[in-house]
Amino acid sequence: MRPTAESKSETIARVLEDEIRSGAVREGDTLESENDLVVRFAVSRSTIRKGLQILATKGLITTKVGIGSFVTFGGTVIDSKSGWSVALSDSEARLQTRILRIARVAMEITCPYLPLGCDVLAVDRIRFHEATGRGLTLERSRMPWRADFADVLTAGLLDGSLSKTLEARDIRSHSGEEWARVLPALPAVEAELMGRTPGEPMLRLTRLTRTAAGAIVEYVESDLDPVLFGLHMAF
Amino acid sequence: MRPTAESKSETIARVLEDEIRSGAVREGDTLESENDLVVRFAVSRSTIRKGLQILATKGLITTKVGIGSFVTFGGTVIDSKSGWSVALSDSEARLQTRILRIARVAMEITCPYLPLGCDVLAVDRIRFHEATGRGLTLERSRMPWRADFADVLTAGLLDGSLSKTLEARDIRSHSGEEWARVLPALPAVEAELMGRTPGEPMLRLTRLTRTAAGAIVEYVESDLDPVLFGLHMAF
DNA sequence: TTTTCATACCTGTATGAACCTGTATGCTAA
DNA sequence: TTAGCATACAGGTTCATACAGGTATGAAAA
Repeated sequence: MRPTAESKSETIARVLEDEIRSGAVREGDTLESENDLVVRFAVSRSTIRKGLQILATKGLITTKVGIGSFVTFGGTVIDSKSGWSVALSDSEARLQTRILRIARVAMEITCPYLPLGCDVLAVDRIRFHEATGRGLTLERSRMPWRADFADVLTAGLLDGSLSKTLEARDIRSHSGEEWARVLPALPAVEAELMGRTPGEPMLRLTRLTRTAAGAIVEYVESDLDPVLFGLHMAF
Repeated sequence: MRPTAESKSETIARVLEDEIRSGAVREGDTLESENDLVVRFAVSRSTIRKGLQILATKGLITTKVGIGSFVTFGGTVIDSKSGWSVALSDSEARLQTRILRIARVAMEITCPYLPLGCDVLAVDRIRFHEATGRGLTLERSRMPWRADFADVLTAGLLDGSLSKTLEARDIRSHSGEEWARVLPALPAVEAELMGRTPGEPMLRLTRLTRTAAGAIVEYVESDLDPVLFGLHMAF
């Protein structure tokens, strides 16, 4: 499988693919011209063309003579940290985030790593459809309590981002695990929160991240709308 | 100096290994070219190559023709398991495999990579519960047709394994993608095949693997019993 | 206003040189 | 016999360069 050893053309293809999948370059957009890419990657044009060839083979772009290369991949990927990417199948859907609570609580979710009752920072968030107000994701993060979390309770997340908040405190995830399964029926409580009908199946994603020393950084349970969300991974 | 009875190639391997393990040369870095190493160690190229061979056998480097040798030590890359591992939550369950068909057909599954109607080898399999006979997974593999697939139609899979069958023909997966999503309702046809009730939600796993050149090796759609199967990944 | 055309920019293609690994062969010395 | 050396050639990767032909645009001409 893919070693870190890759040719320059493969590197270029991988970088561009990431940009396309992450939505930085959207479907229908024209890619930079080959000559621009030559400057950007500081390689020869033949190498750029080889990289584009790889993307074309994968069906991510099509190129037209005299015009340029177009992105022909429609999906969007949100949350493409390490591990799985959560892919939003409908790139039209505009999402907004609502924070349900940021609080210091006793751990109330059963999880094999953080014992019930232990002191945690809880961040519960919902992402919902801008137009309909329907909740599409429900995300519950639990982080072992630290003294420097105190001002998060009053000031909120840094730039609205949990990862930035952690990073500002020098908490860096080094490794982790992820599980995905089908939640057969959405419980009534969650359904109420999300504005959905109870009993629907959902895609449940669970993630545990650790520091290099092995200490737990974050435990997250996400319930995702099964119609709009899927998981994606390249290897 | 202690007489270690060490050949020149072993010395070279040891010195380079020290440099890698000490971090002087980091993962992903390219090693000096063989000709540079010839100058540095003042030995012939065959000796250098023997030394590199030792490192490659140890998994410390990988070499690519036309490019060079790369350090691949570091732990993160070694994970040769491609993609997700499918975890069976109930380890008690004994599974048996039934092959539904091995046939040369025109592509009939809609997939963004293999156009409808193209010539493929189709292998459909069901894994089912030994005791109850209930189908737990339904797996549909599609591989672009090759002339040397002909005897698969008569002789079946090598050792009952598709990967072995491909490997025997020198078809090796180099990279790929995987998707997972919730299939809201199991279609009646599949339910019939699997001996399940239609309309249940299932976990649908899709995987596409490619050769180093980007050609498609295999496209697989798997429907998994959502109660028994989950996905797991460590990163 | 419409047509034509020069121009700039784009992709497609081809070439040779330089450098890389893979492989084979014959020779020398311990 | 084996490790090592020297050499040669095949084939992949990258670079630098050149030229052919498609596309878009704005200026000039009809």
